Amino acid sequence: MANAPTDFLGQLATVERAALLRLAKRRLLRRGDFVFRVGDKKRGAYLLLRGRLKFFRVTPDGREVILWFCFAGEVFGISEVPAAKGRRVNVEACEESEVAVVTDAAFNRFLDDHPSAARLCRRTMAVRLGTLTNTLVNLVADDAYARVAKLVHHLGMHHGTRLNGTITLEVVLTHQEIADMTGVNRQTVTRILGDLRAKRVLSIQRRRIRIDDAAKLNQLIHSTASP
Amino acid sequence: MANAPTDFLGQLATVERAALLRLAKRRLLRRGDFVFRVGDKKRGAYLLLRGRLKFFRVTPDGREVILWFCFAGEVFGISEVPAAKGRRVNVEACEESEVAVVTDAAFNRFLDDHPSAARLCRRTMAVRLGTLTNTLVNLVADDAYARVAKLVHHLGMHHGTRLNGTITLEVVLTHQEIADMTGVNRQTVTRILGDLRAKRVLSIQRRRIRIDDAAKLNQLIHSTASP
DNA sequence: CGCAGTCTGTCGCCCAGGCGACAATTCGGT
DNA sequence: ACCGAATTGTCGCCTGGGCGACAGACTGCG
Repeated sequence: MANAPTDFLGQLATVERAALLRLAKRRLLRRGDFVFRVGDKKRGAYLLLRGRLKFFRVTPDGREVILWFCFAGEVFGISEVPAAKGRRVNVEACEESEVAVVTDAAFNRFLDDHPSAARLCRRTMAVRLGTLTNTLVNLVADDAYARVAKLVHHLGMHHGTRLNGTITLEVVLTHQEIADMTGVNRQTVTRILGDLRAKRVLSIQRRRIRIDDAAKLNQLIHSTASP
Repeated sequence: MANAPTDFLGQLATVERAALLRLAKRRLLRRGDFVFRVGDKKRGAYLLLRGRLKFFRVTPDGREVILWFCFAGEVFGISEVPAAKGRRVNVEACEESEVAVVTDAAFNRFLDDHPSAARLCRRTMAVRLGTLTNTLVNLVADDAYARVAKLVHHLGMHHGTRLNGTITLEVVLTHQEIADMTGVNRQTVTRILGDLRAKRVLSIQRRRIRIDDAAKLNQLIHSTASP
């Protein structure tokens, strides 16, 4: 699958990919394992070889804020800037996953030596910046309904499997997680999802969301919405 | 002033800075002029030599969402990924400013040839990513009061001038702009600022905010807040 | 130095949606 | 296959803060 422009490993030339992975140490994770947590001092750049990771923070009052999901091929961990304070997000495996770890020094040296990889890395960061900006704008501009609808739509477009007219999201999400991604509370998510289901826009089976009427979903979004 | 790690030009080695600027075309802007607008097809990387820029989007219902302010020395415009759709934010000069423009090709080539500059560029993007992440988390975790207080605090810490115990923000902000940065509405900003003033935490003169009691401000923030 | 246009302060109404409380389901681990 | 734990569905109450409407204060341009 031609995974979006965030698929760093996938876009890398074969030789370069091999060279980079040669510098890395592998690590296996089971669902629920953490790659690292807020405050961890351990540095290094990571590549997700397989599986799915959840990036989030926890607010002082215990609320989780999910920042994004990481899919196979993506780089992460390079944005942890002022090493002094340690990692600034939690990264947890949503399912059986495998990551490759490279030291910061090695990763930087690799990019120094492979300018095209460095460009790719910048592009990846740029994409993430753009996504984050969108999320932020939506957060202040849209109401709860539109935020949830947009999230589903977005996940469908970027991480969905198409099957004659319908799109099934690859990620398995609880209402609580949707709430944590949209800043809406859990009960409200349940209500909105219920409504969307009543409108025959989507259906849910075993915690998997399937978009049945992408057109109507899209239209719902663009009635009172932003790009 | 040792401006934060976002000061790309400032951190660059003297020779490199000169080399980069040699590739650039200058452009002067008066308050209110746009560097580019959403949808503009014109590409290129920009360096802010002097002045202050405001980055924002406008939602379909006309609400402005301010994403950040750009200070002298910063790079921008490199994050506009899928050139197809053109620029994704508006950039307007808050005051008399000067920018240097480099074509994408030239900028990328420059970074290819100067790995240390490329590292710096990544760091800059990482910082921005971190800032954006914080904003986002605050947006979902904090109430209006905390959001406004944090914004003032943040601007004070990063772009404030210290003068025996007080900190004056360098940026001149209207209540509407604070509203646009925090996702709170204008009247509420006025109310909160009024309260902060009544509490003797800050004072405002000619639209310039001065923090008189940073300690108390900080304490207000951390009573019901997030990092 | 005056005036038009912006910005600030203040009220009051009103509703989206947060929150607590359960009951009913559904998972997933052993 | 079973059982405890986690998730989903549903109510109703209650409040933070959005929004409209002005009046008064700046402010900066002509």
